[in-house]
Amino acid sequence: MGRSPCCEKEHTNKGAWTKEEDERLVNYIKVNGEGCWRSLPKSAGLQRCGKSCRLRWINYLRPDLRRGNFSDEEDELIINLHSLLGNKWSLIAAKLPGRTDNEIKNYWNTHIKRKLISRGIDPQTHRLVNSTITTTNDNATSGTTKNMLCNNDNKRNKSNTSNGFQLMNVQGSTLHFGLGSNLEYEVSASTSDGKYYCTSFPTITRSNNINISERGHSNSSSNSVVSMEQGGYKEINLDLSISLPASSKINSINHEIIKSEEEQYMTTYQYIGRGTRMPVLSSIDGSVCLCYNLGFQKKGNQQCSNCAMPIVDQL
DNA sequence: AATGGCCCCAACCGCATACGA
DNA sequence: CTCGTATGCGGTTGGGGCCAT
Repeated sequence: MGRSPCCEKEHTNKGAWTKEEDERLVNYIKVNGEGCWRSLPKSAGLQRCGKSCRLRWINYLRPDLRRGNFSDEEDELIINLHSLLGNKWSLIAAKLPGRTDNEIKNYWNTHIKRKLISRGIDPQTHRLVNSTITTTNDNATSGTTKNMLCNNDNKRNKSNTSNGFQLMNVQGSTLHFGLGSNLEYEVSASTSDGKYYCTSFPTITRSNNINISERGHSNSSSNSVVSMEQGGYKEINLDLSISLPASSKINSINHEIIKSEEEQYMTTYQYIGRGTRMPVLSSIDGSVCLCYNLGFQKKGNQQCSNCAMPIVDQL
């Protein structure tokens, strides 16, 4: 047969813990250590279910808990991790020392949700509620390629403002892409089929007409969208995958090779919040390293062994 | 000062998975 | 392999505190 029941449902207290109960639990765990929650209440002289003891210890009594308000950095890290992991509170908590999944979950529901909504971002999808780019399927459109019409007045933004980027959702994971400080314009767009695309480059001033192709349907023979329209348009096909640093570089975000003086600008940033960004790739071959996001960042002047980028905690 | 509404968070509940007999 | 419990996780709730009226 299986194990015996974890606790007697009868004769157990419920509701808020008293100071005495807390002391009993702390003292018991100090002497005997964590674990064996089933037998703990009886051994510690507590009229509580083992499950309740575990929760009380993990969420409130553990000595390594970091009490107090969340910092801005923690806020942005939670948002960032949530965009990658979804409601996996325990995984998110694992990246925030001293914080519990319950605490983060509560904080998300009471603070961050509201914060994102005030930014015009859907907290579940991490996508902008209202797109800033209109699409038309006009006569010039061929195949599944769509022409995105950008209005110069309100669809392009100076990069040194915090308003000039779009929150991009790429196949279930959310990334924020925007411009480096030297870039003058940025463009991002979503298509009606739920796929999102973003591109940024300085030569777009020659035209407002940006050509964005759907992945796998471009005229190119490969999945990567590499065709180039007149006027210096660039197409970027975003297809995110994540791997551990030890693995080979991720090549699934494909960029057209930028030529001449534009090359130096070809840096993609991940935005963690509206005002903070960090580079997620450095090479023009489009390789992406998410080492920072996954908590593998190094300290000091070291470079990431995967992408060779100097580690930047925050720009 | 009293009251009602809202917010926050600790704790509970139910489910999924791990694990032991 | 099956069965039943232990554990862990995420969603939800309820009560205390705060604030506006």
